[in-house]
Amino acid sequence: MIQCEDHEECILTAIEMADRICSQKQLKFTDLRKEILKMIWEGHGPQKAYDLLNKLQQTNPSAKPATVYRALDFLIGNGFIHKVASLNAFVGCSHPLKHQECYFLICDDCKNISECCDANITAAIQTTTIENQFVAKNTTLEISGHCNECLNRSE
Amino acid sequence: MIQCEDHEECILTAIEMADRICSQKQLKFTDLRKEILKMIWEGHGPQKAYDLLNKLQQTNPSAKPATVYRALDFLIGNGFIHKVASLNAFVGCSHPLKHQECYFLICDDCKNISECCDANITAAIQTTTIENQFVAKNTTLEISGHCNECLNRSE
DNA sequence: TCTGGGATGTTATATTGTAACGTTGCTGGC
DNA sequence: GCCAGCAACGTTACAATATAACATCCCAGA
Repeated sequence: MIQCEDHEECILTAIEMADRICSQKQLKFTDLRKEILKMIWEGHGPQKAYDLLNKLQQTNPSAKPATVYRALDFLIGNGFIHKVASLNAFVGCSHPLKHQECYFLICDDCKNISECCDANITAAIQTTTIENQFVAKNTTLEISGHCNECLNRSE
Repeated sequence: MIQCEDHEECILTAIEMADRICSQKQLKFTDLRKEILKMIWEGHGPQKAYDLLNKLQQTNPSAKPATVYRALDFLIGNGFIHKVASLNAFVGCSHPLKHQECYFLICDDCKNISECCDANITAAIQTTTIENQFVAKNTTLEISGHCNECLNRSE
């Protein structure tokens, strides 16, 4: 679960942030893109492309896969969401401007996901890439397992 | 690229290691499973399931997707290969017994992949999971970018 | 007003992966 | 030896994920 006190609040914050960043960078934050981003945040966890498509079709019956994937490409490209490769799903990014250093803890039980940023991991990865003379562009770090709540619940 | 001096040699080594481990663990290393593992190693890079299927059908025309995916499941489950989630592809694992601590450097240019194991990264990840009271079962760390050879070539 | 390019619409298809059920063949107990 | 049980494999069908290719729309700037 993306941690938040008040989820309505955090959706709004995320949308506003995206709005502001798009204005600054002169990107077109169209209604469609905004709606997809909102749906992803509202989902409160990893969202699948075809689930988003189904929801979108409720208000926009002519939506097609490409409609969704194009919006997702825009949102990923500009740091507003992450693709979770191990789940083929998409989650909102809570700090688009520091988007590169996000890692995920994915609970296999409750399917919630937490975004975590950790300078030590980033540093360790950087050390390794330098040792290997490798220039990293993108890092996918997804840790699956069991969150504390689910562990407590099952005891 | 999985690093090796002599690739014929390293394929054989990998197959033999798998054979030995299967004997020890009383697992059935059938011809089919062996052939898929061999094909993955021969590919010398990430292999796609349907490419493996096509190759397999050359000697076994009745092979179906399930044929390949079942063999892949076995090989992954027992540590002989990794699934590279960000590519939907599969690579051989060169140390099945320490299978959990592998990370990948994936070159976007030449598509080669190196398996790297780094205790510092493992430690940093462990620290983070403990801080988050999370019990990790599986870690996916895939770093894409540009390898040294491709960088030199393009200069 | 025109026009170029980005966003979207639309059709079709490619790619990746799984469910479900039948068949085969080995193995261990009788 | 026989056969019950089970794992591996065969087979059919389909689900889920993603992209290509081309048409149309629409708006900002010349």
